Amino acid sequence: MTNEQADSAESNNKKTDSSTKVAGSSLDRLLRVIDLFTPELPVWTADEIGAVLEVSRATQYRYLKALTGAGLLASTGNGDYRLGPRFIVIDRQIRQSDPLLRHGPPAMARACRELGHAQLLCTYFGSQVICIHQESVDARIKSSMERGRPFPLFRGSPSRTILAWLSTAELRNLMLANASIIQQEHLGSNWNEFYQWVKNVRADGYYIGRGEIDRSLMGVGVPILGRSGLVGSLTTIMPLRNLPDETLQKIVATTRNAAEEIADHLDAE
Amino acid sequence: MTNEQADSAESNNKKTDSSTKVAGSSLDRLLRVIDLFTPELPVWTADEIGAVLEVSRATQYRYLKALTGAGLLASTGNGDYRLGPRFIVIDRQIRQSDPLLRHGPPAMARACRELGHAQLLCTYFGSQVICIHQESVDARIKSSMERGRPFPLFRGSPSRTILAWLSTAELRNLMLANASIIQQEHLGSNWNEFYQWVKNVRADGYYIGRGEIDRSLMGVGVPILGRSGLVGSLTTIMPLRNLPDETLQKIVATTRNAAEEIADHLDAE
DNA sequence: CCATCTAGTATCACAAAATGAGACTGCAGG
DNA sequence: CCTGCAGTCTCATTTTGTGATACTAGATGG
Repeated sequence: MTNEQADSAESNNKKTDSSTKVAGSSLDRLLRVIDLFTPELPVWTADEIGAVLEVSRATQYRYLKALTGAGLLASTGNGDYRLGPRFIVIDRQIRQSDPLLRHGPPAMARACRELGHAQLLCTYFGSQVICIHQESVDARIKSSMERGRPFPLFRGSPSRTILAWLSTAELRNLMLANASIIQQEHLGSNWNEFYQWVKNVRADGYYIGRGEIDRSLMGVGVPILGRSGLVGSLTTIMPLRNLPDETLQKIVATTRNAAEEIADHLDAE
Repeated sequence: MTNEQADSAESNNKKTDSSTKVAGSSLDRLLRVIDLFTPELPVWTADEIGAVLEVSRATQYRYLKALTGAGLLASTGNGDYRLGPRFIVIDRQIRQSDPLLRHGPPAMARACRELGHAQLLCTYFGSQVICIHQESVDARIKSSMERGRPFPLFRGSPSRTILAWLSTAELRNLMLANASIIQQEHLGSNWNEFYQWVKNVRADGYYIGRGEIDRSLMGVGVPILGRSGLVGSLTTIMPLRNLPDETLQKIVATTRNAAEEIADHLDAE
């Protein structure tokens, strides 16, 4: 709920923030226009965009034309621009063609009815972990973690569960690129320690995170493992408490059953 | 459910379809890569993309790098590409900052409880009409028209309701650009006839469409008119039947009340 | 109804930057 | 160890994106 973009590199909350250097090829510059539209600043004028990109008026309109033409931006009619309809349309398209969303929700609903609480279905998607479906019978969790919520790669049960089942090659690349974050998160200060952490989680078959994302919640994550490897993670979310081991094992078992059911359906397709 | 992309200009169902000329600036070419990913063809290899764009291998990878960097595309690891996580994340961002979605659903839920059936909340978004929320108590309608569903501009109650309340200037532009479609749809074969149609709908205060999108359904649409003009349309969807005028008027009244409630909330913000 | 303002477009010469060809890397599987 | 494949790099060429400026169209307002 709180530190949603805690790990986003640079958060420009001011349109006048000139510290944001916009370099790179024109293709990159074009696409970086999309980054400007944040929850805090959802509306930009053409001139504001041109100023940030440091391009001429002609070019700023060329960019806007290309982006609005693709539906990624939309003019509100009076010179303001906001994110376009394409995002909404394509999200639906992804929803409809995603087999995880065909088989996930029913299994999750059943598990939630059994356990109470809520469940998150997440995938590793372009080196991001994002939630693609939430099933809930607990209103407290409802609003904060629904579809589209990005999670920091190295924190929270959904992410760490996925992390633990990535291929060795991918893990090595992540270590190389994120050594300091991995250390900060106490996942290991070198490759051996990190890989040991991974092997421990794999041996357990699940990961339990306490208060990693939301101080007052805990999550029990299990991997969804299809025939061809890791597909995503399924996490049961509940208020942070000290649970008897027996209760915890029941939650793990139910969550794992749901994950296996989903995986079986995927493999059957 | 059926002719969803009936009005999309060119639908390339084959990757080998070389009739799709990809011209324009490199910015346009870059963005047109996104168009390749359809529900029928959700996965493309790098080489297929390069072939369609008629660019060199180096360039095809440059494009892919830019797009995956922006999260608009994602590699599946083995050389295949699909649409990226950004669409899911930004759809959520739009959902969260859209005042229509704060105030629409409650009012729609109440109206649906009163009327049965289902309701669609649609907006005019970059010269497209798309559904941004669906409320339903009728399972038959459920799956086909949810958030993200695009509607042809000149057909269906959601679109035509919006159409009828666009500004005269916008209508004139639409007429100039779409005269033949407008005629085909029997909305008028010249500006005067078309504008007369608009004025008639406005005088009624609502639009009833029968079987325009789905043969077996009808829709009662009313505009959502905020202080600053048209915001969207609210449409009650139900099985196509001959209803007594009195019943119809009740539906119109309830739908209009919901729309006005939503508009009032928007103006109050 | 005319003046004025703003959003957006058109033109064009020029320099920047995208391009293609092909060599190269690094990894996976046999 | 070899082969094949995904993706990157280099570099010379020239395409094409660029800025300055002038322009149009439509809205606003007295």
